[in-house]
Amino acid sequence: MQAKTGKLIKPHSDATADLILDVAQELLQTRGYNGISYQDIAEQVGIRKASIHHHFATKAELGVKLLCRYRRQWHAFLAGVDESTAGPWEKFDQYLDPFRATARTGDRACLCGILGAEFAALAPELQQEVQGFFRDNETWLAALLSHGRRSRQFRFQGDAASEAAVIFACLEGSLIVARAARNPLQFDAVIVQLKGRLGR
Amino acid sequence: MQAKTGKLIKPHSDATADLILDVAQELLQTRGYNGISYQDIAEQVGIRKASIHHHFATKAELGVKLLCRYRRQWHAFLAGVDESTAGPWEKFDQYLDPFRATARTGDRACLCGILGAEFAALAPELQQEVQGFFRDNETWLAALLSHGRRSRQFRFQGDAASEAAVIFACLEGSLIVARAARNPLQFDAVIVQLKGRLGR
DNA sequence: GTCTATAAGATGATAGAC
DNA sequence: GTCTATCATCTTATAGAC
Repeated sequence: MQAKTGKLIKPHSDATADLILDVAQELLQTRGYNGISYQDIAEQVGIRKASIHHHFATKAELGVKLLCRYRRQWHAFLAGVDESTAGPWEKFDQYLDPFRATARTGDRACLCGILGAEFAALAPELQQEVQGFFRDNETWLAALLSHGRRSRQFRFQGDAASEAAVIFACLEGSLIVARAARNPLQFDAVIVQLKGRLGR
Repeated sequence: MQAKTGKLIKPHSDATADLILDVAQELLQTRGYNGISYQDIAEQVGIRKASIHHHFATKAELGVKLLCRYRRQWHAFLAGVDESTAGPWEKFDQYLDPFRATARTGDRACLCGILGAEFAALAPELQQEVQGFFRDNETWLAALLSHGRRSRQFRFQGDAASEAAVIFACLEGSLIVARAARNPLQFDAVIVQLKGRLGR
């Protein structure tokens, strides 16, 4: 669709659509899916409601497209961490960076953490994406933990999947709780504690 | 108000208002604050929208009253745990019971965990109550952890407040993640892991 | 205390001009 | 691709009869 520009390889790059998704994501991470409207997005983008509908016919479609982009970016990020030659501890730190960045904003939590809270109110397609994001993270974390323990750098009891679930749930929960407490430092304290648990 | 019945000591006990709060709480725990309406509540209670407004003039007032009741019940619950002669491990288990019960429903998360996710979209009075609930829990948990470590039954690094923050964030996050995964057993696995961390 | 009726505004969505 | 105008519906909330 709309392959007029010279970039033949990446035909799907509508600047306006991307901007809409940027704004929608920021609003969603602060107020939740049912807390934002096309009107809210339109105002921040600087166009009219109808123009948003031109790019994303329905709110559910906008949500799905947003989550697809989010997961695509996340996969690229995780792949980057995997490619690095760093050890388990450095990789864990790299993984935590986006969470730390979100905590520092003071007004956002994880996109999927918030959508997870509104889970039953979401369209099935959106629910699937949220599920997928959770699964992706727990799987990746479990692999990292597994490797780290084999190389005797991480220490923890039980299976890697359970430990991954604890760490991921803790990250999602911390972002929500620390934001409500208006205390980003609480998130850092949780990280310190989580690391101590893995053997420092 | 309305002290017609013989119960002179507890004048504030409107059965309909309580039922409304019951229904509102259940809906809120599944769909979130912005995911439910007076209409939704009215249908489940079996009365009309206007009748809900008679008991709770505005939605924010309903939310605040609901959270006040929730925190009151929670305080009573925590006081009950404190009064028991059980040891730290048993008390921790008692504390976990409501979380386990919520996880088993399969479609609810913690009321305040969900409201925390929608934080910026809430009225300031509601935000305060959510903050208060988080603080109450972390304070209580920190005290339990502190006592448990002094009596050499719990083992953990760092200060009790940080460990309490980790455990509480983990519980809130787990309820959200496990529900999305449609796997209540995942919550139990997290509990096992959390306990292992404290020394089994 | 509950009801019907209704207001006033927001919301997701569409039609059609430019 | 963006706009104005409009629609149907939902939402919170109020007025007033029973």
